[in-house]
Amino acid sequence: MEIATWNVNSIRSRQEQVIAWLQANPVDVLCLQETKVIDGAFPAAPFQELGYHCQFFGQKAYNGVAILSRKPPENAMRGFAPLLGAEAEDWDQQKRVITGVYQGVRVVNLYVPNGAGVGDEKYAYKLNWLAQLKQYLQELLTARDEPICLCGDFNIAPEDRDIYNPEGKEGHIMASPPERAALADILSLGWQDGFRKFAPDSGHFSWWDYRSGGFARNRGWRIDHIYLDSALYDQAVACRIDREPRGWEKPSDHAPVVVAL
DNA sequence: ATGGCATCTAACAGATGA
Repeated sequence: MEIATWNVNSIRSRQEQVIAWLQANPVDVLCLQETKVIDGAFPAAPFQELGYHCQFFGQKAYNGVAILSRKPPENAMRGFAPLLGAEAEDWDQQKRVITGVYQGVRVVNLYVPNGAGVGDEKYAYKLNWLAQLKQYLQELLTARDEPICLCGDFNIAPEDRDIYNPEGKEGHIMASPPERAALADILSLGWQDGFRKFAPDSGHFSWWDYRSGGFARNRGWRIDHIYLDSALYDQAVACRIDREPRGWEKPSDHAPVVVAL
């Protein structure tokens, strides 16, 4: 079974590229972030023609997540509220969480807030959102029937080896110690980095800035992740970042990450 | 250091992203 994650930076702008990528990489599950479209306008038909089921949780202009899958999901949920209750509904105004059980695996697709800059109002929102996520995952673990895979755009480089030039990044968004601590705290509930099972060295990135030739100069960050619980981690046979679509015309600024179980 | 690039919108300038 293959599970992939890809921040597409607008599904309507990237629809043809996602189709082309799926034709070459017929993964079982593809988690998408930054779909940037309301549910009524999600372009589901071309993916259905390819044989993929679609579930999505979107909004106008910003954020938005979706899961494409060869088999239909069981127990799909959108947002935090299904597990955290009505008091979490404010957190669901931004569409950043969607999950379902696919071929026996609970896949949680996440678009973690960017955070703007350290100290910004949005930075506080990011840290508080991660605290909500921890509560949500604790609820999920309590009710768990299946192994759990967390994947998505985390907007956090967990370690210095995940940044092209890590020196002096303590105060940088995506690398600050509080962000890294919040992520580590969540992972301590029982998840490990699928990519790092196979590639311990630096120089592997999933996002490159559009500006200043970030991709051509390989000035990247590894901020898109697939986290596996211990059972899935043991089952993982490969995990790769596919840089190819980042080199296409009009690309997303993120590359897909794929794990094989 | 700054800005650079891309996408979106009751758009054509401003917000957001990371």
